[in-house]
Amino acid sequence: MGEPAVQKINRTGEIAKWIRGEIESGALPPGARLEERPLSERFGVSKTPVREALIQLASLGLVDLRQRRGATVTVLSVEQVVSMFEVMTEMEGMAAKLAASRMPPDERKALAEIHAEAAAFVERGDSSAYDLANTRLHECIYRGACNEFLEFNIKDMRARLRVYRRYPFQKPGRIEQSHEDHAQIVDAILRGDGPTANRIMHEHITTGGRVFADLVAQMPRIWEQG
Amino acid sequence: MGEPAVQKINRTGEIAKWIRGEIESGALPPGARLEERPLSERFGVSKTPVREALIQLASLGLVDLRQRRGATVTVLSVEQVVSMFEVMTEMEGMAAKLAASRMPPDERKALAEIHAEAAAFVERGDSSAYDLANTRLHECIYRGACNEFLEFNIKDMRARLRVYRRYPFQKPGRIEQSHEDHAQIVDAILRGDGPTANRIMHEHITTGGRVFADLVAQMPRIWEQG
DNA sequence: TATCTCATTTTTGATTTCAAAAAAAATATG
DNA sequence: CATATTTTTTTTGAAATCAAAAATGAGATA
Repeated sequence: MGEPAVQKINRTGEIAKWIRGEIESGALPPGARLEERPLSERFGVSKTPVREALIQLASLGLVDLRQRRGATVTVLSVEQVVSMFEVMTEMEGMAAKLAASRMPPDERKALAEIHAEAAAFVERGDSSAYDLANTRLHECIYRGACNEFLEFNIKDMRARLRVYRRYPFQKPGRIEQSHEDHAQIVDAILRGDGPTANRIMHEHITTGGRVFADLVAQMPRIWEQG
Repeated sequence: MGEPAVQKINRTGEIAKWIRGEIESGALPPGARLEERPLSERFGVSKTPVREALIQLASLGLVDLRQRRGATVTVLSVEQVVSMFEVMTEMEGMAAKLAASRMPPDERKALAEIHAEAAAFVERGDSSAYDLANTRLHECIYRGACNEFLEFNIKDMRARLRVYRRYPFQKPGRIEQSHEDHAQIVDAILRGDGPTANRIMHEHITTGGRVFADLVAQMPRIWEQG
């Protein structure tokens, strides 16, 4: 556990994945410095693969790499978070719309099952279990859209925004609201009603965004702690 | 001219930009091998910054980097091109919709001017001049959407798809059709009619996509040449 | 002649080394 | 005592070097 599971082959890739995981989980918060030597010692490799991993993450926007200034975990401005969120909302709507017409029968069945399972978590008020089911349901829809590029990009955006929406189901009544939205979305998709699926999904994500806007407002405070 | 203009500072970044330009212009066609030593000799640097540049481009999806197999310019499958195009269409529509409500007055004026200028190129049948004006018009709309993330991503997708749509205005009547679409889009944006701007833009890009689908069908033939 | 095996060459992936820029610390100055 | 300046240390960026994997080519065998 202490030693990271870095394969002896493909060092840069494994290191990049590891650092990425720490950024997305919040273990490395926005603004955190990423020095080459400490990281290389931690992974038991030379600086080069670490540098290469940082370059990789920098071009994905997860890391900020300034000339001769070293690397830090990217700090998104409120404007950037809002603009990413806005695009994500549109893409989620698009995925729902496409899924309504393209999703194959077995995946439709799986979608209904995931939604049914989630009902139990709503009942119990188990927010972390619901969070997982929520992710599974949304990812099922991305996949159902039958567009690899769309699927990849939504997942990427979600991962990048995750740090900024750590507790999406804390607010009272939020789980219930989310589950009701899902019911309508799943229904529309199963009926093959793309426009409705699109509209409800759009509203669903926007509503989530409002909860999330409260977090954004607190951003400076949250980060000052680390 | 023969010597690339690589700054002595920030070698990796400059090299990445250079290679990227060659990929997007088509000078380095999909599938072309990118060996470290030849590139480093060409740029007059060691292998290290070249490797780093290739890693950067690989994480952007422009270059395919396989373990111990070296780098090649990414070859997008027909499915990948189609899925990227589908997402781009949606994003262009989104940009037009947002621009209709957000574009500031001076930019609206500029938009109308670009469109007016393009009329002359349509008259002359100057497809390369029209191509440039077309790009300017579309980029004006992205900017008008006031969403940095959206703007960046559309431009990125456009750049990546460029190789696959080398001659978008060759087909007879295509310039005229495009210009007429623009007239409607510009009008809707200036009127602040988001839904119409969205719808016409969506159709506009989809129509372009049909021309482009012919190219896609020829893809294997085009590449076999290089 | 075609194909398989083995040796050679090439190319990648990574460590070590080195130079230069930035950050930190120590010293001087008002 | 605070601030400015110089010196030292640290850290990045790149080159040179090295090891190992893959590609290439030569020779043997059917």
